[in-house]
Amino acid sequence: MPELPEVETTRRGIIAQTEGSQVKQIQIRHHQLRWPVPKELEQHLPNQVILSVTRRAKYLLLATQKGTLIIHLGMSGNLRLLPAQTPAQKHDHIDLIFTHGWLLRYHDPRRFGAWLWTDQPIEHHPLIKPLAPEPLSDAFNLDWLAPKLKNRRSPIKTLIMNNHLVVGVGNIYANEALFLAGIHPKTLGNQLTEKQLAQLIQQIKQVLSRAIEQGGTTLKDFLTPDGKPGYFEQALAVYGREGAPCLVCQTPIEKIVIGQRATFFCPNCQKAVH
DNA sequence: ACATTGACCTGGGAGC
DNA sequence: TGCTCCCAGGTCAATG
Repeated sequence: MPELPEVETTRRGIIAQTEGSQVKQIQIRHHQLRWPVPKELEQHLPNQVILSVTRRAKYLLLATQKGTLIIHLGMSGNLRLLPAQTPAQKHDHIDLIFTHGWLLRYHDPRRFGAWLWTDQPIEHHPLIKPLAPEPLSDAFNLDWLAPKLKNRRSPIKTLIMNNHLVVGVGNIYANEALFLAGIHPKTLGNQLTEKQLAQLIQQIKQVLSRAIEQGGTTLKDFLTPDGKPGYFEQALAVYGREGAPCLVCQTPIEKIVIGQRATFFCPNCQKAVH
Protein backbone atom coordinates (compact mmCIF):
# COMPACT_ATOMS: atom_id res chain seq x y z
CA MET A 1 0.00 0.00 0.00
CA PRO A 2 2.24 2.78 1.13
CA GLU A 3 5.06 4.47 -0.70
CA LEU A 4 7.31 7.06 0.89
CA PRO A 5 4.68 9.83 1.17
CA GLU A 6 2.25 7.51 2.95
CA VAL A 7 4.95 6.33 5.34
CA GLU A 8 6.02 9.91 6.04
CA THR A 9 2.38 10.89 6.57
CA THR A 10 2.10 8.03 9.04
CA ARG A 11 5.26 9.14 10.84
CA ARG A 12 3.96 12.68 11.21
CA GLY A 13 0.64 11.36 12.41
CA ILE A 14 2.08 9.25 15.21
CA ILE A 15 5.04 11.32 16.40
CA ALA A 16 3.24 13.57 18.87
CA GLN A 17 1.84 10.66 20.87
CA THR A 18 4.75 8.25 20.54
CA GLU A 19 7.99 10.24 20.79
CA GLY A 20 8.85 10.69 24.45
CA SER A 21 6.16 8.21 25.50
CA GLN A 22 6.78 5.11 27.60
CA VAL A 23 5.79 1.67 26.34
CA LYS A 24 3.76 -0.32 28.81
CA GLN A 25 3.41 -3.49 26.81
CA ILE A 26 3.40 -4.94 23.31
CA GLN A 27 0.63 -7.29 22.29
CA ILE A 28 1.27 -9.50 19.28
CA ARG A 29 -1.77 -11.38 18.02
CA HIS A 30 -0.25 -12.71 14.80
CA HIS A 31 3.47 -13.45 14.70
CA GLN A 32 3.71 -14.27 11.01
CA LEU A 33 4.28 -11.14 8.96
CA ARG A 34 6.84 -10.89 6.14
CA TRP A 35 9.23 -12.39 8.67
CA PRO A 36 8.31 -13.87 12.05
CA VAL A 37 7.86 -11.06 14.58
CA PRO A 38 10.83 -11.57 16.94
CA LYS A 39 10.29 -12.40 20.60
CA GLU A 40 12.86 -9.75 21.42
CA LEU A 41 10.09 -7.18 21.03
CA GLU A 42 8.27 -8.57 24.05
CA GLN A 43 11.51 -8.80 26.01
CA HIS A 44 12.90 -5.36 25.29
CA LEU A 45 10.06 -2.91 24.62
CA PRO A 46 8.11 -2.85 27.90
CA ASN A 47 9.09 0.19 30.02
CA GLN A 48 11.19 1.67 27.22
CA VAL A 49 10.73 5.30 26.22
CA ILE A 50 10.49 6.03 22.48
CA LEU A 51 13.37 8.44 21.97
CA SER A 52 12.69 9.26 18.32
CA VAL A 53 10.37 8.38 15.46
CA THR A 54 12.19 8.64 12.16
CA ARG A 55 11.89 7.26 8.64
CA ARG A 56 14.45 5.70 6.34
CA ALA A 57 13.07 4.93 2.88
CA LYS A 58 9.75 3.18 3.63
CA TYR A 59 10.86 2.00 7.06
CA LEU A 60 9.66 3.63 10.27
CA LEU A 61 12.24 3.58 13.05
CA LEU A 62 11.25 3.90 16.71
CA ALA A 63 14.42 4.24 18.73
CA THR A 64 14.75 3.33 22.41
CA GLN A 65 17.71 3.12 24.74
CA LYS A 66 17.93 -0.63 24.21
CA GLY A 67 17.54 -0.72 20.45
CA THR A 68 15.33 0.23 17.54
CA LEU A 69 11.93 -1.04 16.47
CA ILE A 70 11.83 -1.28 12.66
CA ILE A 71 8.39 -1.19 11.05
CA HIS A 72 7.54 -1.66 7.37
CA LEU A 73 3.92 -1.33 6.24
CA GLY A 74 4.26 -3.68 3.28
CA MET A 75 1.41 -3.48 0.76
CA SER A 76 -1.57 -3.19 3.07
CA GLY A 77 -0.31 -2.10 6.48
CA ASN A 78 -1.32 0.94 8.48
CA LEU A 79 -0.86 2.33 11.96
CA ARG A 80 -3.59 3.96 14.02
CA LEU A 81 -3.53 5.68 17.38
CA LEU A 82 -6.44 4.53 19.49
CA PRO A 83 -7.57 4.55 23.12
CA ALA A 84 -6.01 1.54 24.84
CA GLN A 85 -9.38 -0.14 25.46
CA THR A 86 -10.37 -0.22 21.79
CA PRO A 87 -11.30 -3.82 20.84
CA ALA A 88 -9.11 -5.36 18.15
CA GLN A 89 -10.71 -6.24 14.83
CA LYS A 90 -9.75 -8.60 12.06
CA HIS A 91 -6.14 -8.14 10.86
CA ASP A 92 -5.21 -5.96 13.83
CA HIS A 93 -1.99 -7.90 14.44
CA ILE A 94 0.06 -5.84 16.89
CA ASP A 95 -0.58 -3.19 19.58
CA LEU A 96 2.14 -1.06 21.08
CA ILE A 97 0.49 0.00 24.33
CA PHE A 98 1.67 3.17 26.07
CA THR A 99 1.48 4.16 29.72
CA HIS A 100 -0.48 7.29 28.74
CA GLY A 101 -3.57 5.25 27.84
CA TRP A 102 -3.23 5.12 24.06
CA LEU A 103 -1.98 2.40 21.78
CA LEU A 104 -0.40 2.22 18.36
CA ARG A 105 -2.27 -0.45 16.40
CA TYR A 106 -0.86 -2.25 13.37
CA HIS A 107 -3.43 -3.44 10.85
CA ASP A 108 -2.27 -5.43 7.83
CA PRO A 109 -4.59 -7.79 5.91
CA ARG A 110 -1.94 -9.16 3.55
CA ARG A 111 0.81 -9.37 6.17
CA PHE A 112 3.60 -8.33 3.80
CA GLY A 113 4.78 -5.81 6.39
CA ALA A 114 7.41 -6.26 9.07
CA TRP A 115 8.08 -5.54 12.75
CA LEU A 116 11.73 -6.15 13.54
CA TRP A 117 14.23 -5.29 16.24
CA THR A 118 17.88 -4.35 16.22
CA ASP A 119 20.21 -3.43 19.04
CA GLN A 120 22.91 -2.36 16.59
CA PRO A 121 23.25 1.07 14.97
CA ILE A 122 20.41 1.19 12.48
CA GLU A 123 22.68 1.92 9.53
CA HIS A 124 24.30 -1.48 10.06
CA HIS A 125 21.07 -3.39 9.69
CA PRO A 126 21.11 -5.62 6.58
CA LEU A 127 17.80 -4.22 5.31
CA ILE A 128 18.88 -0.60 5.82
CA LYS A 129 22.52 -0.69 4.82
CA PRO A 130 22.13 -1.23 1.04
CA LEU A 131 19.44 1.45 0.60
CA ALA A 132 20.00 4.36 -1.78
CA PRO A 133 20.14 7.89 -0.32
CA GLU A 134 16.93 9.56 0.82
CA PRO A 135 15.29 10.92 -2.34
CA LEU A 136 14.50 14.29 -0.76
CA SER A 137 18.07 14.82 0.40
CA ASP A 138 20.85 16.49 -1.56
CA ALA A 139 22.70 13.17 -1.61
CA PHE A 140 20.15 11.88 -4.12
CA ASN A 141 21.49 13.56 -7.22
CA LEU A 142 23.05 12.99 -10.63
CA ASP A 143 26.41 12.03 -9.14
CA TRP A 144 24.71 9.21 -7.28
CA LEU A 145 22.34 7.94 -9.96
CA ALA A 146 24.17 8.39 -13.27
CA PRO A 147 26.97 5.89 -12.52
CA LYS A 148 24.45 3.43 -11.12
CA LEU A 149 22.38 3.41 -14.32
CA LYS A 150 25.25 3.60 -16.77
CA ASN A 151 25.39 -0.13 -17.45
CA ARG A 152 21.82 -1.10 -16.65
CA ARG A 153 19.71 -2.80 -19.30
CA SER A 154 16.42 -2.91 -17.41
CA PRO A 155 13.54 -0.51 -18.08
CA ILE A 156 13.94 2.73 -16.14
CA LYS A 157 10.54 2.09 -14.51
CA THR A 158 11.92 -1.06 -12.92
CA LEU A 159 15.18 0.63 -11.96
CA ILE A 160 13.61 3.54 -10.06
CA MET A 161 11.58 1.03 -8.05
CA ASN A 162 14.81 -0.73 -6.99
CA ASN A 163 15.67 0.24 -3.40
CA HIS A 164 19.38 0.05 -4.02
CA LEU A 165 19.10 2.76 -6.70
CA VAL A 166 16.19 4.93 -5.56
CA VAL A 167 14.21 4.59 -2.34
CA GLY A 168 10.65 5.55 -1.58
CA VAL A 169 9.33 5.28 -5.12
CA GLY A 170 6.76 2.53 -5.61
CA ASN A 171 4.45 1.80 -8.49
CA ILE A 172 2.29 4.91 -8.26
CA TYR A 173 5.04 7.47 -8.02
CA ALA A 174 7.28 5.67 -10.54
CA ASN A 175 4.53 6.12 -13.12
CA GLU A 176 3.93 9.72 -12.11
CA ALA A 177 7.60 10.74 -12.06
CA LEU A 178 8.26 9.26 -15.51
CA PHE A 179 5.25 11.11 -16.91
CA LEU A 180 6.38 14.40 -15.39
CA ALA A 181 9.89 13.84 -16.74
CA GLY A 182 8.57 12.95 -20.22
CA ILE A 183 10.36 9.61 -20.27
CA HIS A 184 8.91 6.40 -21.71
CA PRO A 185 8.86 3.77 -18.94
CA LYS A 186 10.45 1.13 -21.16
CA THR A 187 13.55 3.23 -21.84
CA LEU A 188 16.56 1.25 -20.67
CA GLY A 189 18.71 2.67 -17.91
CA ASN A 190 21.76 2.98 -20.13
CA GLN A 191 19.75 4.78 -22.82
CA LEU A 192 18.88 7.81 -20.72
CA THR A 193 20.66 11.04 -21.52
CA GLU A 194 22.15 13.03 -18.67
CA LYS A 195 19.53 15.66 -19.29
CA GLN A 196 16.71 13.14 -18.97
CA LEU A 197 18.24 11.74 -15.82
CA ALA A 198 18.50 15.19 -14.24
CA GLN A 199 14.87 15.79 -15.14
CA LEU A 200 13.83 12.45 -13.67
CA ILE A 201 15.61 13.12 -10.39
CA GLN A 202 13.95 16.52 -10.15
CA GLN A 203 10.51 15.07 -10.83
CA ILE A 204 10.94 12.24 -8.32
CA LYS A 205 11.69 14.84 -5.66
CA GLN A 206 8.79 16.97 -6.82
CA VAL A 207 6.15 14.25 -6.89
CA LEU A 208 7.17 12.84 -3.51
CA SER A 209 7.22 16.30 -1.90
CA ARG A 210 3.82 17.22 -3.25
CA ALA A 211 2.31 13.92 -2.21
CA ILE A 212 3.61 14.43 1.34
CA GLU A 213 2.04 17.89 1.38
CA GLN A 214 -1.29 16.29 0.42
CA GLY A 215 -1.07 13.60 3.08
CA GLY A 216 -0.29 10.80 0.63
CA THR A 217 -2.46 8.88 -1.80
CA THR A 218 -5.53 6.97 -0.66
CA LEU A 219 -6.52 4.34 -3.21
CA LYS A 220 -8.38 1.74 -1.22
CA ASP A 221 -8.04 2.10 2.48
CA PHE A 222 -4.93 4.06 3.34
CA LEU A 223 -5.69 6.24 6.33
CA THR A 224 -3.50 8.56 8.30
CA PRO A 225 -3.11 7.56 11.96
CA ASP A 226 -6.00 9.78 12.96
CA GLY A 227 -8.25 8.06 10.43
CA LYS A 228 -8.27 10.57 7.56
CA PRO A 229 -7.55 9.69 3.92
CA GLY A 230 -4.73 11.24 1.88
CA TYR A 231 -5.66 13.69 -0.84
CA PHE A 232 -3.04 13.08 -3.51
CA GLU A 233 -5.13 10.70 -5.58
CA GLN A 234 -6.88 13.58 -7.30
CA ALA A 235 -3.46 14.83 -8.42
CA LEU A 236 -2.41 11.61 -10.16
CA ALA A 237 -1.76 12.29 -13.84
CA VAL A 238 -1.40 8.76 -15.21
CA TYR A 239 -1.71 6.07 -12.52
CA GLY A 240 -5.05 4.29 -12.86
CA ARG A 241 -6.10 6.48 -15.81
CA GLU A 242 -6.01 3.98 -18.68
CA GLY A 243 -7.99 5.33 -21.64
CA ALA A 244 -8.55 8.72 -20.02
CA PRO A 245 -7.18 11.81 -21.79
CA CYS A 246 -3.68 12.96 -20.94
CA LEU A 247 -3.92 16.09 -18.82
CA VAL A 248 -1.38 17.78 -21.10
CA CYS A 249 -2.21 16.66 -24.67
CA GLN A 250 -5.53 14.71 -24.40
CA THR A 251 -3.98 11.55 -25.89
CA PRO A 252 -5.50 8.48 -24.21
CA ILE A 253 -3.31 7.12 -21.41
CA GLU A 254 -2.04 3.61 -22.14
CA LYS A 255 -1.58 0.70 -19.78
CA ILE A 256 1.16 -1.89 -20.26
CA VAL A 257 2.96 -4.34 -17.98
CA ILE A 258 6.63 -3.88 -17.08
CA GLY A 259 8.28 -6.25 -14.63
CA GLN A 260 4.87 -7.72 -13.76
CA ARG A 261 3.61 -4.30 -12.62
CA ALA A 262 0.88 -2.18 -14.18
CA THR A 263 2.42 0.75 -16.00
CA PHE A 264 0.60 3.85 -17.21
CA PHE A 265 1.97 6.46 -19.59
CA CYS A 266 1.08 8.98 -22.27
CA PRO A 267 2.38 7.70 -25.62
CA ASN A 268 2.64 11.26 -26.89
CA CYS A 269 4.31 12.98 -23.93
CA GLN A 270 6.56 9.98 -23.20
CA LYS A 271 8.05 8.97 -26.54
CA ALA A 272 9.89 5.67 -26.83
CA VAL A 273 13.51 5.88 -27.96
CA HIS A 274 14.41 4.00 -31.13
C1' DA B 1 26.89 -8.15 -10.73
C1' DC B 2 22.75 -8.06 -13.06
C1' DA B 3 18.06 -9.52 -14.88
C1' DT B 4 14.01 -12.15 -14.25
C1' DT B 5 10.67 -14.77 -11.83
C1' DG B 6 8.40 -16.68 -7.86
C1' DA B 7 7.00 -16.23 -3.33
C1' DC B 8 4.64 -14.41 0.65
C1' DC B 9 -1.00 -13.16 1.95
C1' DT B 10 -5.99 -11.46 1.90
C1' DG B 11 -9.85 -9.05 -0.11
C1' DG B 12 -12.42 -6.87 -3.68
C1' DG B 13 -14.29 -6.69 -8.12
C1' DA B 14 -15.39 -8.59 -12.77
C1' DG B 15 -17.42 -12.08 -15.29
C1' DC B 16 -20.15 -16.16 -15.72
C1' DT C 1 -25.92 -15.73 -4.85
C1' DG C 2 -21.90 -17.99 -5.50
C1' DC C 3 -18.00 -19.56 -7.83
C1' DT C 4 -13.48 -18.63 -10.30
C1' DC C 5 -10.12 -15.65 -11.83
C1' DC C 6 -7.46 -11.59 -11.74
C1' DC C 7 -5.59 -7.70 -9.57
C1' DA C 8 -3.53 -4.84 -5.80
C1' DG C 9 0.42 0.78 -3.08
C1' DG C 10 6.40 -4.18 -1.62
C1' DT C 11 10.58 -6.45 -1.96
C1' DC C 12 13.33 -10.38 -0.76
C1' DA C 13 15.17 -14.90 -2.30
C1' DA C 14 16.24 -18.02 -5.73
C1' DT C 15 17.61 -18.86 -10.35
C1' DG C 16 20.04 -18.24 -14.69
